[in-house]
Amino acid sequence: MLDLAILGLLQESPMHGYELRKELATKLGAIRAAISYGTLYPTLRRLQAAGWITEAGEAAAGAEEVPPLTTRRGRVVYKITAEGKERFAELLAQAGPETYDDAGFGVHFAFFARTDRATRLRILEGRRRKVEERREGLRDVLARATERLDAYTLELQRHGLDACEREVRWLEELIANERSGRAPEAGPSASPPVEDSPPPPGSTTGSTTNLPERP
Amino acid sequence: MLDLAILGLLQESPMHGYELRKELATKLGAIRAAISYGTLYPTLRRLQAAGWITEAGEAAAGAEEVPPLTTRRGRVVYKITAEGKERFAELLAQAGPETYDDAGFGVHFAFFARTDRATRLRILEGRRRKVEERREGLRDVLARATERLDAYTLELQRHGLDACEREVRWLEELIANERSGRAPEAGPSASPPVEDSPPPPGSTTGSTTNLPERP
DNA sequence: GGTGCGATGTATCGCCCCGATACATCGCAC
DNA sequence: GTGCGATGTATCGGGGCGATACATCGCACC
Repeated sequence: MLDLAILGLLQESPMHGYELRKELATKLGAIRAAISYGTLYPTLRRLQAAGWITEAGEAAAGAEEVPPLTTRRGRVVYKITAEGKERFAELLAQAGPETYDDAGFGVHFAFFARTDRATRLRILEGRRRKVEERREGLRDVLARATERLDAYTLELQRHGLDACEREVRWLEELIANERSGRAPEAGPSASPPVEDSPPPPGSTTGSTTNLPERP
Repeated sequence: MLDLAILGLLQESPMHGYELRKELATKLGAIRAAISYGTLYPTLRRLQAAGWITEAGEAAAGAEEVPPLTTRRGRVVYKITAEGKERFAELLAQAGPETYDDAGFGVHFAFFARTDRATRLRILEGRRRKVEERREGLRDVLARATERLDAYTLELQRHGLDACEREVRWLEELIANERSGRAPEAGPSASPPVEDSPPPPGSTTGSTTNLPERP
């Protein structure tokens, strides 16, 4: 999941670790707390070992760098490779079970501007299914276990159930928008937005779209 | 955090691993997915090594067990020790930074029926503070970065912001209820509910129910 | 009567991720 | 000129997870 996020950001522009962490924090701020360096640096090394990113020497436009008087440990700027771009596309499209949990869904959603519509729909519906299951579980507990659980625990379940219902409604709206072609499509994007058909208002696309539904 | 939950459940009654996992799932279903066995069993061993729980031999009322014809590997029932109860009380009352993140707060809240009012208020307010900080962060991003982020990413932030605002409101109500003595206090509890003052009835309690609201 | 299958049950392994910690430089306010 | 907060890279121990393995039990179905 982190791979996807890092590859996605590096596709927009080369960055060093610290910067990457900040960008990650604003892009995924709604999903999770800022990523730890204890996670980031090993991950960068792993991505580099896999050949998906490379170190791009610091010296940019300025040339004429300050000579390393002390044992200077400059920043390490990473950029994505061709293989990395392929990997990113692969990760974007593929959807395992982890694609639908809180973290996985959030990261995928954050890169929806670079995802094709069919995949967007597949992910949105997979997520909805998962949240619905969770919701049913909570409803069951609230219906059956009212005697066994104390008032605080029940209140916690109620709050959780409310959040589930809210998210399902949110997903429904997003799905409806995708189907009707009214998907949000704006803002900057490293690669041009993938759009397999222009917003079709009405006519042929009316009933069922091409989405493959849950396996 | 897991320690607290396990100790808390074992204080209600002795259990074996499988059962513990199920109880954990219903008690904390609103907070997190079911705990993995790859987490549970090592944790049980750790708690046992610390002297907070012990194995209680299977043989209950039935006596006269089936003799182990094969190399039988019966279930292992765990029960809490006196030290374990102390540890539980200690964990219940103490509040570090991890007490206020999603998981930590959820577990603490689930055991609020066995927490004294002062601690409940402290935790509720700590959580509120944390969610408010998160909310401000999201507001900032939405206010400042509208140009830099694509429509999907922004939608994600909006949804996250909405969840934060909702949780703050929920916490406000809970806090108000605690302060006014209308805290929920019902259902089973292994140890008698800690209550440093009886629910002051009458006058102020009039309007709403004893439960922290349900919209 | 047997056969298969899902629930019950315990356990380990590799890997990911986090918080704590350490260390170095830079800009700038006091 | 000195301290301090932001910038910046890095490691380490340990908790938690999914995958996997293996064994028993009750029961439906043939």
